[in-house]
Amino acid sequence: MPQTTLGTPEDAAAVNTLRVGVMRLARRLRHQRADRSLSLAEMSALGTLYRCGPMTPGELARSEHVQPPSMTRIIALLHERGLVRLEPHPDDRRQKTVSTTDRTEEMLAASRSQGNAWLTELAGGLDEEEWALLRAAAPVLHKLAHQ
Amino acid sequence: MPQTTLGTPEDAAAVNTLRVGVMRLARRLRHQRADRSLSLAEMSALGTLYRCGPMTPGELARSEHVQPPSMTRIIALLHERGLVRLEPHPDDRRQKTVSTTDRTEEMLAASRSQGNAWLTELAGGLDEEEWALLRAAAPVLHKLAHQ
DNA sequence: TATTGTTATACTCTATAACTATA
DNA sequence: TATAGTTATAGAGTATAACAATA
Repeated sequence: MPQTTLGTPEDAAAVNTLRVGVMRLARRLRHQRADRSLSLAEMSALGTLYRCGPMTPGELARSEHVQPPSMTRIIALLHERGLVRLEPHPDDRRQKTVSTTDRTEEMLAASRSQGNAWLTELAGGLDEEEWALLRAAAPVLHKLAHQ
Repeated sequence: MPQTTLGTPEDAAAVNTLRVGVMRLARRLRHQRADRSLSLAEMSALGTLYRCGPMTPGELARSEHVQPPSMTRIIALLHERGLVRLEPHPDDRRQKTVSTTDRTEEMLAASRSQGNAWLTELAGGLDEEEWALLRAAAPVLHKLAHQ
């Protein structure tokens, strides 16, 4: 089991630097988002649905840490825009299955590429050595965020 | 002038990995915040005031990308809690000077240490080599976020 | 009787418009 | 007449409570 101790003052300083950098960069990235016609919560739900596959409204609400009535609203708007498909649940007639559509993928791809373009330009201000360090650490940051 | 090109497919993949990791980690960190009695906007304004020093309500509104009436509300609440001091502006009687108090620093320190503790525990799940990579990249990420 | 999802309603946060005081 | 800040009011977005349908 990979477990690190992180006891030194250098470790503590790095954790703090990492936290501040992540929060600020995320805030700036959020301001960059492409399609202003969808709220953050709507975009996020759509992304989860795309990553994790079809699920019921209740499951999606739990995934997004949102209450069921809020998810009802979000799904209604996404459905209206043709960004999700709703189908009856195979086993339980109370539930539904929410899934993505072709337009979802286009939409998310556009959003991703806009964020990446902005970040690429920002990273262009680093020198070669700095970028090499950050590039090497990117997969670790991703793993950290998802564990 | 340090400028990198970032043209390779590996660069593009790293940018995307970085973006996803940063966004997700920031979202999880936000859920971790200590004092739930202050909103995100209130915490952020307080942090800016602490980092940048005393300023007028208008300056603070511009810094936070918020409209003046919203800042009026935020400042009123912070003042009520003893987290900011309000003083007449030396030159212009229309303006005020907003500054931090002793309680501000305590408050921000508590918030920082809670975030760091959570992140330290999470980073404990990495192995030594991964943590070494991330620790080395932390100052670069910070620089990127602030440039 | 418990669970899934929806409707009704209230609260929080933010914005725009109108106003007051000062420059 | 222009500017700094406030008050009044409206619009998102989310939550809790009450309800309908199904298990």
